[in-house]
Amino acid sequence: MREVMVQYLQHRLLRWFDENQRVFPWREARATKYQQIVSEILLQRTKAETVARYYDTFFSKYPDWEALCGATLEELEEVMRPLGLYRHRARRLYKLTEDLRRRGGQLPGDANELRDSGFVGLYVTNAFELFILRNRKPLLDVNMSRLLKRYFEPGDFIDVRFDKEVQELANDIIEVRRCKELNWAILDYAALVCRKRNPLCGECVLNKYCKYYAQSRERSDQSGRGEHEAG
DNA sequence: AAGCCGGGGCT
DNA sequence: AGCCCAGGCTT
Repeated sequence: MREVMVQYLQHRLLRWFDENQRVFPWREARATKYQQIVSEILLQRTKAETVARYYDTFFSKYPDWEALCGATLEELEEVMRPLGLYRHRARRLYKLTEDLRRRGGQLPGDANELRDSGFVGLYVTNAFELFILRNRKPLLDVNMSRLLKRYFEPGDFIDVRFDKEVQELANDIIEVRRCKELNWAILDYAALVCRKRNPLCGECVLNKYCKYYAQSRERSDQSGRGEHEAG
């Protein structure tokens, strides 16, 4: 049954993605490796739509690695202030430029090298592998975590970083040819349909097998009226 | 495992 | 006025 659910989710979300995907500049073919990596740092704990609005402000000021390497820490803080988390992000980007200078302008060759340079965590490392090295890796964030948790095993939410179950699910689910697209599909679907608040379970293309949907149906049946809480 | 960072958009 | 957001680091 687990395998049926996995294949159903992969198939349904890829099909949904082809019709309903969100359009972002960092996803387009003309986005450089530099833009792809830096964008992941801009996206941390920040709405994708917010980053999309801010995108040109940042990349017109720092169009490539060379421009970024010329920036001071104070400059970076100032530029990223409207985005929030600006001190952390500025420090991270600054460490990134230091790391680049050390290796003579070359990007890390593998994920271990990236982690060792000490300015990113698991999420950005996976993004680096997925987009730059073209390995099959999950963009496992709160959104993917919520979607997988609801679909496969609704229950208490644990921090993604300590939830081995969700990590294994995420690694299983992205084993498809269109791995990058499926990752984006999950993020988009979690943002638009499988939302944290008020998920649109009624029109969800996964609700045939979704455990969370089944549970909420039972609850609303027992309550007598058609009301159902989201949560 | 919990606290903290953070401005801005959405409800 | 409160909640939330493509995480990661410190305690």
